[in-house]
Amino acid sequence: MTTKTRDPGVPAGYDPSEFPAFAVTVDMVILTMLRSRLHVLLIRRGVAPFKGKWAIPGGFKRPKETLDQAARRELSEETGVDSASLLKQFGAYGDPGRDPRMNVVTVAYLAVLRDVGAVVAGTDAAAAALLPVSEALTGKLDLAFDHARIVRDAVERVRVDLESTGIATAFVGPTFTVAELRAVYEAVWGVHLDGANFRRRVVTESGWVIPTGRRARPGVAGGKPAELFRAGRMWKQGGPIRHPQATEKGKGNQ
Amino acid sequence: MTTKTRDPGVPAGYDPSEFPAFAVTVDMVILTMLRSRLHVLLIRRGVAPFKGKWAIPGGFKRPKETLDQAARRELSEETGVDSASLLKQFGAYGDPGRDPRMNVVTVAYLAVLRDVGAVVAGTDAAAAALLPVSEALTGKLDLAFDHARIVRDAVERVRVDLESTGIATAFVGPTFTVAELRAVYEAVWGVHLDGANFRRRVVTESGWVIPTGRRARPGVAGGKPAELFRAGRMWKQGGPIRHPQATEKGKGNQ
DNA sequence: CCAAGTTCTGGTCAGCCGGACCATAACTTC
DNA sequence: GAAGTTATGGTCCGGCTGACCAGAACTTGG
Repeated sequence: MTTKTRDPGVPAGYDPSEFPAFAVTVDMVILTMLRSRLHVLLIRRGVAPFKGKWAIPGGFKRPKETLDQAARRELSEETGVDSASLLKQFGAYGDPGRDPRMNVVTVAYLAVLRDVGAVVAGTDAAAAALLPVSEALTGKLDLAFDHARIVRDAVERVRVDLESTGIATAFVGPTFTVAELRAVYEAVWGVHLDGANFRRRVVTESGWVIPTGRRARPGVAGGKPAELFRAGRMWKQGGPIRHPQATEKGKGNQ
Repeated sequence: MTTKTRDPGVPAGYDPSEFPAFAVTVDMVILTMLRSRLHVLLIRRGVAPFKGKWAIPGGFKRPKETLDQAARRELSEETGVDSASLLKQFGAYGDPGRDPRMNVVTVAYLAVLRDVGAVVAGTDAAAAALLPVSEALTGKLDLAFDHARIVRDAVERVRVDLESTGIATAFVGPTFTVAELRAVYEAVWGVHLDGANFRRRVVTESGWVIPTGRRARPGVAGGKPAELFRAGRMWKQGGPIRHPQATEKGKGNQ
């Protein structure tokens, strides 16, 4: 809604100049899995303010596009990836002074991608990098603007969504092993899950994963080659795995 | 983030006039329980555009306040209720043309209140009303702007949050009966829950509800007077009740 | 080629939880 | 006092979950 119906200070005359003007931007937290750890795509700023600091990619919303379209356009411009379905809006940030230059409200999007590494390497390597989220969350990196908070909120969102949506499959490739999928849960939640039970939960009931008949090559440590699966339709409606703490005895006390 | 680091069109010179200007508003979906049905607070617009149509309350964000503060201020101005903790941001909306007058991006907040009825009656009765969300969702009401979509998203958010947060207690008063609490779940989810099982789940494990020793007066139909409870600390970390469909056999097939 | 190590995969088993259901208590109105 | 209604406590059984074990299928190293 735009005008407060009952506010005497904003009557029928609509003079845009009477209303505070804001710049509206779209920022993206692009997450990916690298060496069994959650990483975030950051760009090193080349101009003031916050010159030299890390920041998440983003840009201005244009008047003729929706927020989702703006996010999709920016994602495409930044990484070359064009997939609208991966983008999920998760918050808006408009604290006064968050941008020292002017009044900016940003709408934050979350994208979970795979193989961002190649993309990042392709762009100006010095300007973009994948860094562990742990370093961003602990303040080791001190990001520009309020981006530390935005990244923190994004990661928290992923943690929650992992339980209730099929976002886990976005981290792995089009075909994957059960262990790879389990590694996603373990990395994001920071827990250990029993391999056999995880497999039973995911593979027994039909619809979650579909066997491809092929097998993956074992890692450097050897071991039995794992079956390769594709994601099934059930991931569209939620995830099969529940967070341990959430279901523990005592129902999550403390 | 504000400027795209690598965009040649937006260099170091920061001229605000170069960036598209938006008005930023804060809109609120205020939900409450009325006669065992979910209701939303709507205001009848007295000015164009959408004159005479229903809309959710809201107003402009000011440059010197945060989005949360703006929402809190608007909630206070609209209903007289001053409680920041009840407000939860759940989405931003910026489709071009959503406001025919100018470019407006709105940040939507959700508030679950009790006893809004008295507040509404106190204000200009003709301008504000509590209406069933079912009528807003089915298009019976056709709301102004894109408010139908915003209300729909808010209700969906409540449905999800009911399972994972303690939002259920916001619908009931400081003291309540188990049946009242169960009615919240039944109304929001549109399901029937077994009274005995619900009670066992909520009252057995300590921390969810705390007995007050007092008893409620039976309704017009009679019956045994119900125990009155207060909300326990466990609601801060989640809700004890799971959505039936989500836990049904077959894990939500269909 | 054999042994040791690692990972994958299937199986068992006990305990807990959830839904269905019943019985009784405590109030109402008629 | 009888009938109706709601609240509250209890039982019971199927199914799911977590813990655990064992064998299969690969690796590397001797």
